[in-house]
Amino acid sequence: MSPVGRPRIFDMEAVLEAAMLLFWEQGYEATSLAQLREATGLSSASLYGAFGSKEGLFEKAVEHYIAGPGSVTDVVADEAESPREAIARLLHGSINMQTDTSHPRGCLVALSGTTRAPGAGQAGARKVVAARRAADRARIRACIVRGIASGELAEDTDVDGVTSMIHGFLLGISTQVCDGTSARHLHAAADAVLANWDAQGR
Amino acid sequence: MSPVGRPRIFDMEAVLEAAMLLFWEQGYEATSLAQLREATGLSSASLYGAFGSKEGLFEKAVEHYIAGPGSVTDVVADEAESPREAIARLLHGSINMQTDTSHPRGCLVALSGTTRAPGAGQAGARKVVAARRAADRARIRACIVRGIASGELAEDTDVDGVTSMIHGFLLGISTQVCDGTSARHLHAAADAVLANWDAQGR
DNA sequence: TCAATATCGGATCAGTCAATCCATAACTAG
DNA sequence: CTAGTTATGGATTGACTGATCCGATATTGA
Repeated sequence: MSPVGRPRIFDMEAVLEAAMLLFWEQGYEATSLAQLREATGLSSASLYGAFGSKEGLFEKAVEHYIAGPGSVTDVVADEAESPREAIARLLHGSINMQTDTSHPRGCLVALSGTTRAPGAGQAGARKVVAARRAADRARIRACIVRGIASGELAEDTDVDGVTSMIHGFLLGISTQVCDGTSARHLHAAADAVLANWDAQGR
Repeated sequence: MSPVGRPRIFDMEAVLEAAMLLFWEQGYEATSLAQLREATGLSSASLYGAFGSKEGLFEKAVEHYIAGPGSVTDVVADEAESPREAIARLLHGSINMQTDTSHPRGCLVALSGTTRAPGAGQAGARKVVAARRAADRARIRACIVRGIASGELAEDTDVDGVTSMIHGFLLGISTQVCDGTSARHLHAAADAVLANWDAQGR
């Protein structure tokens, strides 16, 4: 169990937190190693020794995000909640998290990796966030399937259509938050989306 | 009227089209001057003589986008259409444009400038697209106000809430298209959003 | 024909990029 | 103790970044 060699002296959690905040604020591309070094207090050698590359550090930072602030979307997979309640918590919880001023605005996963530059490292960074978006989408879809099974939604509900509506609105929250749309208006919008859910149910 | 000095020999439209496609595909940051030179066939001197900076070129390329593919959102300001029809055309038209395989996926305006790096040029580039997003949002809002005035929507409709719902979904289309969501599912989602519009009306 | 003006291609600039190297330090296993 | 392994700080790498400079060229107005 005890590792061979000189042990790490830096706090992995603190480093990932600092890197996450930087990537969140500026995006993968715009964040330089020099900034990451300053924010984490580590040297290039330590950074590359621990993460292998800028892309590797981004991956770990995204995992840290998903386990932290990004975990607000996990409620949608909670089968103890009714499907409607799960979607409601997903939307309102995401709005609350993204408008929280104690960290950068919007969602790291929603805003990263939406361009397709030919660069080497960028492809990997894009894959990490795209995978999380796909996972969120799949969980929303499963929630809607549950809603049909439980009778909350009509039998003939277009599953992928409603999924795209919910997921599309969820993704759009990030850009709106970036542009300064208030939490109040977004919560009202989420309620409007949920009213739609109710309308589908009869 | 006739300008003094050696006249330009390059085709401004063709250059803006090439630059637009590159920025659209890769984003502002990830697109290098070397790529822009190759795509446009111009030298650095010509590029800087005509546009002043990479940021200036981006601004003109965005204007070219807005006048071209991006003009699909203009229908929402067409007062000859009923508000509901205007929103319907806005959403379905945007989906058709963004999933058109003859150009990069998604919307240049929706996907650019959502991060806040401290770089000099980036701030200006961000402003251009943010201004367009704000304009789109204002036009959607005006359309909803019209809908209330015409009786399509209830008197007590939450204007900013419905605006955020429509605009949020519109912005979310781009990320979904980037991730490969099919046009069929997105059109179904747009119909679901519009069903919500109808529900608000009674 | 002769300034004045502006664009052209191509070379070039200082600065920054992500990544690597090296000598040293700190640990474990035998 | 020694040998092997890994982390650390700091200097350094070649490649690329956006931007500028230069001499040559093409046009207008006098």
